[in-house]
Amino acid sequence: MRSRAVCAVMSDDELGRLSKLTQNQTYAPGEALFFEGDEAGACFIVQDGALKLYKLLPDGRRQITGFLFKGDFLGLSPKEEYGFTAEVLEEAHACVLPAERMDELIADYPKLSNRLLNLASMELASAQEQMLLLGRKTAQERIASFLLWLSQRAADRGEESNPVRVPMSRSDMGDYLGLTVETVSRSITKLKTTGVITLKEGNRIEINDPELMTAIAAGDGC
Amino acid sequence: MRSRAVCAVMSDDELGRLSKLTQNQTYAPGEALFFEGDEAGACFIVQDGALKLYKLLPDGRRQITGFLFKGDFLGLSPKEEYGFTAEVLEEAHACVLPAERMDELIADYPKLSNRLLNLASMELASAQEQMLLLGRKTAQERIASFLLWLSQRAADRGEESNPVRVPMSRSDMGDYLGLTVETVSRSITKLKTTGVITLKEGNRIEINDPELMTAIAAGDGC
DNA sequence: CGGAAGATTGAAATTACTCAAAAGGTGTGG
DNA sequence: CCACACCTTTTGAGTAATTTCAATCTTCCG
Repeated sequence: MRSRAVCAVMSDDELGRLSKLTQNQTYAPGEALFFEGDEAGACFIVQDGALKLYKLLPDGRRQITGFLFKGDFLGLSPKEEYGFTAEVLEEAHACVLPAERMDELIADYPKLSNRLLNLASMELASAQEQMLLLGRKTAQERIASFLLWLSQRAADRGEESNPVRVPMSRSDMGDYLGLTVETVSRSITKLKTTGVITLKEGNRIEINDPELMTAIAAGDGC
Repeated sequence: MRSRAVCAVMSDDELGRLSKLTQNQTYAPGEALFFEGDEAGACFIVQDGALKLYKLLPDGRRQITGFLFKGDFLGLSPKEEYGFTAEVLEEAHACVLPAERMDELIADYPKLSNRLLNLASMELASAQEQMLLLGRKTAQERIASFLLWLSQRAADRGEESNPVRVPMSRSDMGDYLGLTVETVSRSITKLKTTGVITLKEGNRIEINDPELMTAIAAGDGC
């Protein structure tokens, strides 16, 4: 139950109290924790599994705004409604913090507020990084950036980072990177052909030359 | 000195104390408050004027991640270094909060931390909106979305919202919307030709049909 | 008024998209 | 265990939106 990411600042005592306020839930792949537009009634701490967050345009175009893993926090909303849908990618467990409880909790534990501010600040920085990717990088650069990010996040969670497991479909990657499925596939094929990466068993990808990969991701590649 | 956006939660007493911890600065157009990679030494509250925030790729490609106006807050960084450059668009006044003072302040006024969390949460939501724009909208839709946003922000500050003043260059708009200057210009010309907007004196743009404009922005336009 | 920067317009090139089909994987049921 | 259906991924060919390169026009200051 203890989350490195959110609860690192809390004492065991505080954690004990926290656990009384929350309930654990299990979510199956394809299931939604909540939908864009739903009343923002709770926050969540991801215990394990993987989620995708996305927004839709009226005609169905989709933008995935983030992938979440073990330890990640979600659900804070500046409005009364959630601004995105949270859907399960791989079976997930999450603890649910009803909004009213969040308020009590924050009132009682000022440190928690600081911690959440810190997390929000990190998310904001990566959102800006993603804007740079979406606004100014080529397809090739986007794919390279994404695979490196995935690898880094796996490392942060203490999981194998190279080869890195890629739990999302090409379609999800496309909707995250502002590309079509076909372009994602072609870009990956090109990286494979040039020997920068190798596709492995079990949806894993080996980054053969991390330095070159980093250079490609930054547009310094060729 | 009193900022609606950041300081709304503080009492006059607290504001008095705050003013002792800060200093006011004036910045000229083109000047930078700080550069990407600089040590993150201070936070800022924009008193008036306009700023742009941007990130660069090694080869000079630029992504503007935000425009800031009166009342906006900036400078929180999850790392030791700023993640972007903050440059002045129109002469600005800002009050500067050295990082050490920020820590004291947050320790003394827990409400401030909550307020900052709330602001960060709003920024995060608009960052996600921007990802949708950059990843999935056409040039036309991006321009329409941007002009509506600009108009809304002006309204929030109590300024004239229609016609709306556009204080940034076509080049800045392009780097914010992930487009080239030429595409920005052509898209605006098209909106002008179809009668949805009218270009006015003093870099102002009139939105003749806000409903249609909103439809265009959402991709429901035609 | 003159010069420089910014904005617009035109034509050609390119990247990524669309449409289409084949190949590869996975799970179910015979 | 194989056959089939379904879904994802890959590959191919043609198209379209946006970029690039180039030139002209406008605006803004000194």
